[in-house]
Amino acid sequence: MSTRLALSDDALELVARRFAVLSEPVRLKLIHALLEREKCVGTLVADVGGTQANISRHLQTLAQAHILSRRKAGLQVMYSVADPSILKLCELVCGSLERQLSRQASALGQG
Amino acid sequence: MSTRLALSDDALELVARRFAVLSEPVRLKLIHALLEREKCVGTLVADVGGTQANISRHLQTLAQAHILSRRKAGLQVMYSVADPSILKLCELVCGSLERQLSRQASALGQG
DNA sequence: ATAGTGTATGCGCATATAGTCATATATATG
DNA sequence: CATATATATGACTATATGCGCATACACTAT
Repeated sequence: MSTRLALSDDALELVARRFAVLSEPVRLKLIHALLEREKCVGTLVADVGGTQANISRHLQTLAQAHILSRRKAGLQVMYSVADPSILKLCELVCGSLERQLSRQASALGQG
Repeated sequence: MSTRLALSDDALELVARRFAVLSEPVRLKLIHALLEREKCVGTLVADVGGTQANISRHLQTLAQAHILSRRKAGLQVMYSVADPSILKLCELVCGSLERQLSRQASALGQG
């Protein structure tokens, strides 16, 4: 049998939803900041920028998608990357984009 | 130094944009249908469903993102998957989702 | 040129979502 | 208890985007 399973509509929705969660620059920044180490909301606001409310919302989105995990520590809430595949995902996309851009650059050079 | 490069805002926008392109079920269906072989628009409309106009728009989005390539053949326009990393990307997400769902399932079982 | 077929696109509607402001909740401290 | 700090959330606005309809465009054939 093929490596490609017959994707149900529900499965496609899940995959699409996951990509959607990763489709916001602020959320990518948060993930990037958290790849270094676990951090609290206040630290992330300082690292990433923007209002506390907005950062909090994005963190909630990422946690609901099980990309981040949440841990309360006194007054603070600590977030960390829960899904180890996220890094490879971003690396794949970055690699693909780099190839794409370098092709475009050389095409411009030869055009 | 870290394996993680200092991502510029522009780079983050590009990555986010790529994830956004992959965040629509219809576009994922199109990619899935095209992993089998190159197909024309009419065939894709038949395979994926929906109106011709909508399919055409989604194909344009995917082609502009250099995920699909476009080739005219007489009256028809043939589309095919241009970015080989797409398959790995989707497999990564699917694998991650499967782990997530099975964890949730067993958690329900033990709850 | 005219007709026919396959594909793309302008327009409008409905909806989703990011962002901000003000405020609510939760926990710690005096 | 009151107060202070850290985080989350309700309400709202602005923007983006998916979809369908009608139509335009590209190509072929008679």
